[in-house]
Amino acid sequence: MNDVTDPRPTGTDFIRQIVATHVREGRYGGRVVTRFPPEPNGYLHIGHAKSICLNFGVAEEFGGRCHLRFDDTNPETENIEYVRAMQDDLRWLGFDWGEHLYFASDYFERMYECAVTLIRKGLAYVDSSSEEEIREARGTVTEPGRPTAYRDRPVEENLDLFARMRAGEFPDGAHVLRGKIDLSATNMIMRDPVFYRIRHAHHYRQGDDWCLYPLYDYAHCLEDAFEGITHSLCTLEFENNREIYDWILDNVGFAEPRPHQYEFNRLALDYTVLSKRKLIRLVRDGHVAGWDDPRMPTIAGLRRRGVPPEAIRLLAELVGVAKSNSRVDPGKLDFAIREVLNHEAPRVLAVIDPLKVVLTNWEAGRVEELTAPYWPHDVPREGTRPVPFSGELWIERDDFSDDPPKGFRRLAEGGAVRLRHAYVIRCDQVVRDADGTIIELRCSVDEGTRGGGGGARKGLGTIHWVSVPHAVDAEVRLYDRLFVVADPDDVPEGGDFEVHLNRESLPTPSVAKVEPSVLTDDPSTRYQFERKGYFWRDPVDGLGERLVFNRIVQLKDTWRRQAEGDRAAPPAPAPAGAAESPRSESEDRPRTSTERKAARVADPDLAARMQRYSDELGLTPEDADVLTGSRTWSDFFEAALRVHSDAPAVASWMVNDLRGVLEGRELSELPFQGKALGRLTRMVSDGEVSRRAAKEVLERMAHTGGDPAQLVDELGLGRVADRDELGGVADRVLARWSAKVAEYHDGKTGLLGLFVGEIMKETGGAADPVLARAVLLERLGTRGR
RNA sequence: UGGCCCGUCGUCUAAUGGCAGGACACCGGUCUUUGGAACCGGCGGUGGUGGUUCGAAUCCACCCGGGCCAACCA
Repeated sequence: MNDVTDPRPTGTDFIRQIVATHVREGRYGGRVVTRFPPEPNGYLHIGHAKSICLNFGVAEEFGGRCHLRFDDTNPETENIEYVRAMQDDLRWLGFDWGEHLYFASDYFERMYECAVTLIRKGLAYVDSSSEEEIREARGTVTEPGRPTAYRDRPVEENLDLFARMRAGEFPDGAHVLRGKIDLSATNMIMRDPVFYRIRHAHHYRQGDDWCLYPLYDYAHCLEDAFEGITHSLCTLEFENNREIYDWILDNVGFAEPRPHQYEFNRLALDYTVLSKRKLIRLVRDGHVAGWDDPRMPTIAGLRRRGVPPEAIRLLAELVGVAKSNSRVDPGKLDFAIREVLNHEAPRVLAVIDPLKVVLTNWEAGRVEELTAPYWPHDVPREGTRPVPFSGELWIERDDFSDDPPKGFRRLAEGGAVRLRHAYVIRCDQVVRDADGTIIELRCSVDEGTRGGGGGARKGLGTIHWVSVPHAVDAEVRLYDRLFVVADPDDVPEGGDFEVHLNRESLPTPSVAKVEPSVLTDDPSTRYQFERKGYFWRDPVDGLGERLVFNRIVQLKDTWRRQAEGDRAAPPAPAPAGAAESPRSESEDRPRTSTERKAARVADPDLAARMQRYSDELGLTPEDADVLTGSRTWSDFFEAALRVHSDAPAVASWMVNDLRGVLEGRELSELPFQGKALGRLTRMVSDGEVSRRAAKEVLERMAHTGGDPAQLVDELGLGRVADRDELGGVADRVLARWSAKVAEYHDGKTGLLGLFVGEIMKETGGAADPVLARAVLLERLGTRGR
């Protein structure tokens, strides 16, 4: 009996599912080309890292490639320093774009030619209005825009003006090139967007060759098309921009398969800001020491702090890719860092807040060299270093307590503790100064306790230490989070995110005592200071004579926790006169109740039908509403009704099922008509097919059209309602899923759905589900195990 | 206020009409010369209301909540 064990698929994100589908269907001849398109006007941050991992990751997984393209279309904010720094960070993160390094500014000539094409087609015009006039004429979300005085300029004039704009005949702002699209579009972006503006500015790469610069919406899609990008991945705030992306590529004349844009959620991390604007302010206002300040969420900052690139890639994997606006707990980054470093970092002893211990029974001047392994028993790596032990030691101040709380496993007066890699000591006496501050502990060592043989000492705590005469002084920087609230952007109106800055994020310098072995190590070593956290030498301030360690992340500390309590067809250019109100996307398929209501107000016949549908035909008000939102829908419904008069049933099929198979098409684009739906619903009512089988037929009809009865035959979906036949199927299913049957009998009755589903699959959807269910219940009920 | 997008454990994310699963966090335990790691166990979720269906997180309607859009930024 082949029992089935959970063959449930493991999920991949929606972007990869789309790409996988395209590859499988050969959409781009199997090619996958993505791109990472930063604007060189700041530093890359961890939010970019997610996008980088997605773009390069998808390309690699599907055997494609990912381009690095600097989107340098704005001469006023971009410069070469940022270009260099970004490439540096990208390489450090572990990504390679090979020979595919591009600059948007290198495409200026081709973009210009595309604009000329649009002007010739009457799809773009030179507007000589002022910036304010254009803004004002654009309207608002509730009011349509109005044409400016230049919207109907003749093509020849536009061509001439545009050429002179390029030639530098006009000052900044004198003219602008706009798409001639739709001033009453509900999508504000489609209200004649500006494509080009005049800027007499020096471009860091193109010099003074241009004084005409393209804007994002115009430029980006063309850059993608020029490079043969297949999947243009960007963040959710560009969803509204997809319509212009498609408009431009279609109208310039890029035929399918051309690039398409897909949007995913950007990374937002709690307790930081991840917007270039705000990051720039932190730097400019001096709240941080620079782009690479270890507290910064920039790649440069994380890198300087000591975070390994693998950890950032792991974080990207952990947070996933979806479309919900989400905020990630920084604890997830901490976890990723520890996860990587646990298997990488050698352990070393360092005391951060030292307290002296004098061993009273250790011979003066005696030094013992201990051999200590770099990694704990559970990390499969080898290596040791010598650690000197003497009669004077530094231990951590909080490893001693005057008044030990319950469960305290460290040192207390009269108590014992194990020194890591060394001996057990007992505290005999506490030495205080005049203020009562503890300045020294006098302890005795138990020389018999060295090494692993501390049988009698179980239950004892272990603390870290450093020999006083051998200790190396080092500055340790214990950075704290930059902001004091989870969402620094959440400020009252008129407020500023900087009010949430953590004034104590910069550590007060402290001198730590570190074991001497670190002096001979590679200065880029990332250590774990046992019991304290992961550290490495600051690559800017701490590589010379001076030892400066940055704390990368703390260790988990359950004791402290406990102790402290606890996502088009080109529309014809709109007429010069503006409409009364913003025009809806589709007259054919009104989506909202507001649109449907408006349709009925405009068409009294529809209103009358609404009335009749609910009063005479017995439809629910909701169904009547949906079916009278447009003539198309209503006519379709009435056509179906002439074939099959069960109005509520036909209505239900239209409202609940037909919409699902449209896949973005209009009703008029379906390869079948109302009559066909009427025939299908009649077959269901007559019991010739199960409802479920009918849904499959409907889906087929939506793709290829065809006669329902014929399709039922072809697909073998004639209803199976034979009790014996279903019984046989049920037996096979239950046998195959014996483990689940056992769970069912243990009370997991939700599994009945699984069994019914299996019978439906086995019969290709032809079984009568009601009967199947009954047959199953019979068997499950009488054959309890 | 109009359009578009999104609502699943505290957080991030699967389930594509058929078993609500994973990760982080949290709690408990085992082990431990790191109060680390590892291992075992636990807690905890489909925004609401109706509808369609044998069966709804998933499809439909309405409501609620959140995000984006009225730059000559990207």
